[in-house]
Amino acid sequence: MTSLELGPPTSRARIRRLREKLLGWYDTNHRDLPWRRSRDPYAIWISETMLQQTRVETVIPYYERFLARFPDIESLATADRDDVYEHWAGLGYYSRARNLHNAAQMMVGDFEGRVPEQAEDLKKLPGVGRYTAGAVASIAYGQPEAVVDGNVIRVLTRLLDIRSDVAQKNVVERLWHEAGALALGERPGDFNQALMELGATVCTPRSPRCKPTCPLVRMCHSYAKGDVESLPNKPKNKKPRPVEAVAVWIPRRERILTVQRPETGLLANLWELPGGELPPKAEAKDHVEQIVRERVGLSLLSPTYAGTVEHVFTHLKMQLHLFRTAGAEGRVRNGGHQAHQWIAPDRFDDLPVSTLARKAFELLQ
DNA sequence: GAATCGTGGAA
DNA sequence: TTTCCAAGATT
Repeated sequence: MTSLELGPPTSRARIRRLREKLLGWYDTNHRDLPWRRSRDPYAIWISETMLQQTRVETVIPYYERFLARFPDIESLATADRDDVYEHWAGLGYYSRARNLHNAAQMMVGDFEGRVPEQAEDLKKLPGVGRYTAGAVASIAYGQPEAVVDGNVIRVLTRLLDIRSDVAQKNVVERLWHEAGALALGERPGDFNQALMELGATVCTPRSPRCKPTCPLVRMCHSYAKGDVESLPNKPKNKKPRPVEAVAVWIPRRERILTVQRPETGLLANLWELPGGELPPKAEAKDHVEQIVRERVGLSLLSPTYAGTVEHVFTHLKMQLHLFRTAGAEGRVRNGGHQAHQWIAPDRFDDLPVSTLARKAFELLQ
């Protein structure tokens, strides 16, 4: 890779000018977000974790509920796992909930019950990577640490006209280096947030508001070239792989059977109606009885097809075929799930369940 | 480096 | 309908 492809170097004068413009813009234009009203490192850590790959508008209600229920490290560390998951259900990427819970316990055990101040220590916590460590260290503790997220990648590749594929490791390293140089100085937390805020509200993926809104438009190399929107240069996403599965409604004495998914993998630790994946090209009604027998050890009584719900995950496009039954014979046996529970249908909502499981329940109810 | 891991909003 | 994608971390 040549330096030409990497775009122009960043001079000290240019850095100073950029910092002043961006911080000035941020002071009068930043959004009033719940976590910006707090200086509590714990609250900032929770918000940064929730914001991973998740939109601000989606996070806000979850953040409010979570902080109300678990206001500090101690309350989170001592909470039941299902209680934590109930407050995460629907937000996605559930390993974040498990990691938060474990990290809170690690803070109690290894960090005197506090959120660590150093990025190096923060990264020892499960679920805290390079970005989150830099964000918490700079925003909560004023440390001169950089952040590079999707917003920063977009802003910096455009500003510096970096046209190389941002999936390449050395390109990302260059961006961390640039962001690191920029974060040095006063108010590193505000500056990092300003960079992200610009990406979120002005330097957007499509139809960026360069003129007259962007405070950096006169320093922006891709704008000067007249090609802002094609940056950043990133590889196309793969299409989700089609998958089919079955799930069944099994009543017994005014209750239905629910099972808890395994500790790891897709939708880990969440509850759902029993069922399982279909072999490729298989017909759901030909396999539903066998799948349920293997998974929970029950023989279904007159299963009837009730409908199909579709749900798209990042890498899966799932069709879930649903069946009602008159009940089932046998004793529940563990066939992969962690636990099972016969619950009243009107209490299904109290369990930590995924959006897919909710769709299935809604259709069958 | 590539896959895995959710969800819902926008164009 | 399709596509992209949003304050990433982990394996």
